[in-house]
Amino acid sequence: MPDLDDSAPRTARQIARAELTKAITDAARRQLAEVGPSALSLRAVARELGMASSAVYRYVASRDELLTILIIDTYDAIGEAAEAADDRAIAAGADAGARWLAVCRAVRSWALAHPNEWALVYGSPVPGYQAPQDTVGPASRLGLAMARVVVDAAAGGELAAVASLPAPTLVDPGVLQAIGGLPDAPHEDLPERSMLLWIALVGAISFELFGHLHNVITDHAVGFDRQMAVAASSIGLTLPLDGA
Amino acid sequence: MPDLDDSAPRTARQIARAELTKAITDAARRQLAEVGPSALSLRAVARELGMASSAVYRYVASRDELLTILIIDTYDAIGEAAEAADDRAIAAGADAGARWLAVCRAVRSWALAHPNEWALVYGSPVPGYQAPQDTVGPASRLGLAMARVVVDAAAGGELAAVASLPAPTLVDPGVLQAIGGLPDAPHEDLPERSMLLWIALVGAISFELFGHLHNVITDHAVGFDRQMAVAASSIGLTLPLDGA
DNA sequence: TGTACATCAGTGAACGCGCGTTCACTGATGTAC
DNA sequence: TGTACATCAGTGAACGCGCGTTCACTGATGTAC
Repeated sequence: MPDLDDSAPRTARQIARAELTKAITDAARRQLAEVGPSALSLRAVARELGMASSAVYRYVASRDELLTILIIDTYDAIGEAAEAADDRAIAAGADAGARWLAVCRAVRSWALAHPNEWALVYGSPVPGYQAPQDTVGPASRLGLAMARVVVDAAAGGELAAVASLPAPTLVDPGVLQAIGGLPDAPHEDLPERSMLLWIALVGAISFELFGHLHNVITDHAVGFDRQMAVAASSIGLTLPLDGA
Repeated sequence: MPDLDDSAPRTARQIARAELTKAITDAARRQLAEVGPSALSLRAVARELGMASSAVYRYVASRDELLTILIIDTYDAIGEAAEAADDRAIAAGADAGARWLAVCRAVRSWALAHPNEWALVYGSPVPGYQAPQDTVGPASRLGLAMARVVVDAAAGGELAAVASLPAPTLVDPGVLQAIGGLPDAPHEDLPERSMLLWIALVGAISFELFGHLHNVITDHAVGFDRQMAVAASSIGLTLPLDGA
C-alpha cells in the first residue's frame, strides 16, 4: 500500500499542506483583485480563511514571498493565455498576422478580467518590494510567444522588409543566448521586431486598463485592434482587419 | 500704498499661507519621489516640515486632495515639458518628424527624472483614490501636444498616406468638440493618428520605467528612439534617425 | 492712534484602525521500535 | 498491534509601528470703529 506513488503527497499532513498552500494563494489572488498590490495583506488573507494570522507563516515566509508567488503565477497565466491562443490559431490554419491578432486579443481579455494582477506585474513597481531572480523566466514567456509568431512569419515569407529597423542589435546578449543566438541573415532583426510588438501590446493594454482611454475613445476593442494592426504593419506584418 | 496690486497676496497671513501651501506640496513631491504614490503620507509630510500633523489640515482637506494636487501638477509638468521641447524644435526650424522625436525625448527625460510622479499618473491607479474632474484638463495636455505636431505635419504635406487607418472614427465626441470638430477630408483620421502616437509614447516610457527592459535591451535610449520611429512611420511620419 | 472683537494658524492629545512578525504554547499527526 | 518520542499545524497574545482624521485649546494676526 505505501510507496505506490512517491511523487504525490502521501500523508494526511502533506495533503493538507498542499491544499492549504493553494487556499492561501487563491485567497491572496482574490484579495488582490479587490484591493490592489500594495494593499495586499497577510492578515486579511488569514481572516478570509478563518485562521490566525500567525498560522499563515507556516506556509509562506513573508508578505514578500507571497507577492513573489503571485507575480510568478500571473506571468505564467498571461504567458499561457498567449500560447493557448496561438495554438488555437495555428490549429485553425491561421497565418502569422491572424495568429498575432489572436494572441493580442487573448492577452487583452485576460488583462480585462484580471486588472489588478495585470497591474501587479506590468503596473508601477510595488514600493519596497524587490523581485527575486525566480520571476525572470515566467516574465519572459509572453515575449517568447511574440517571438514565435514573428519567427514563423519570417520562415513562411509573410514578413515584409521594413526600412526603419537597421543598425546594431539592441537585444541583450543573455536574451540572445536564451533564444539560441542571433538568427542568420536576413533575419538578424527578428528579436527586435518581436520586442517592438511586445512593448506595443503591453503598452496599449496598460494604457486602457489604467483608465487613460476613458472618455477619449468610443470603442476600446476596435481601437485596440487598430493599434495592434498599426504595430504589426510597422514591423512588416499584415493583420486581417477590415481596413488593412 | 494699499490696493496697488490686488491679485497678489497682501497681508502677512496670505503670504504665509501661500508659502506654506507650496512648502507642503513640495514636501509631498519629495516624499513621492522616495516612496511611491500609495505610501504617500500626510503625517510624513508634516514631519518633514516640522509641524503637527493636524496643522496640515489647515492647507489641504485630506490626503486625497493632496494627491489630486500632485496629479494635476504632474500632468502639467509633463505637458509643459512636451510643449517646450516642441517650441524649441520649431524655433530651430525642425520638420514635423524632428519635432515629434524632440517631444518624445523630452517626455522620456522628464519621466526618468521623476519616476514616481510618472507612476502616479500613468502607473497603476492608486487604490481607493478617485480622480476628480479637475484632472482631465491637465491630463489631456500631452495628447494635445501630440496632435499639434500631427496637424502641422498634415498641413505641411509631411504626412504620408497610410493604408491601415480607415473606418469610423473612434475618438470621443467630447474630445472632437474640444479640438474644434473633426478635421476636413482627407484629414479625418488625424485625431486617431495623434492618439496612436500618444499611446505608443506613454507605453514605451512606462515599459522601460517599470523595469521590463532590464536585461532585455542593451541601450535604452537608442531602443526608445527606434520604437518611436516605428510608431511615427506607422502613421505616415518619418523621423530623422540613422536608419530611416 | 488705540481699543475690542473676529478670524485664523498651529498645537498636542486622542480615537480607532490595520499592519507584519515573533513567541511560547497546545494538541494532533507521523515514525521507529 | 501498541507504545514513546519527534515533528509539525495552528492558536492567541503581544510588540512596535504608522496611518488619517477630529477636537478643544492657545496665541497671534487682521479689521472695524
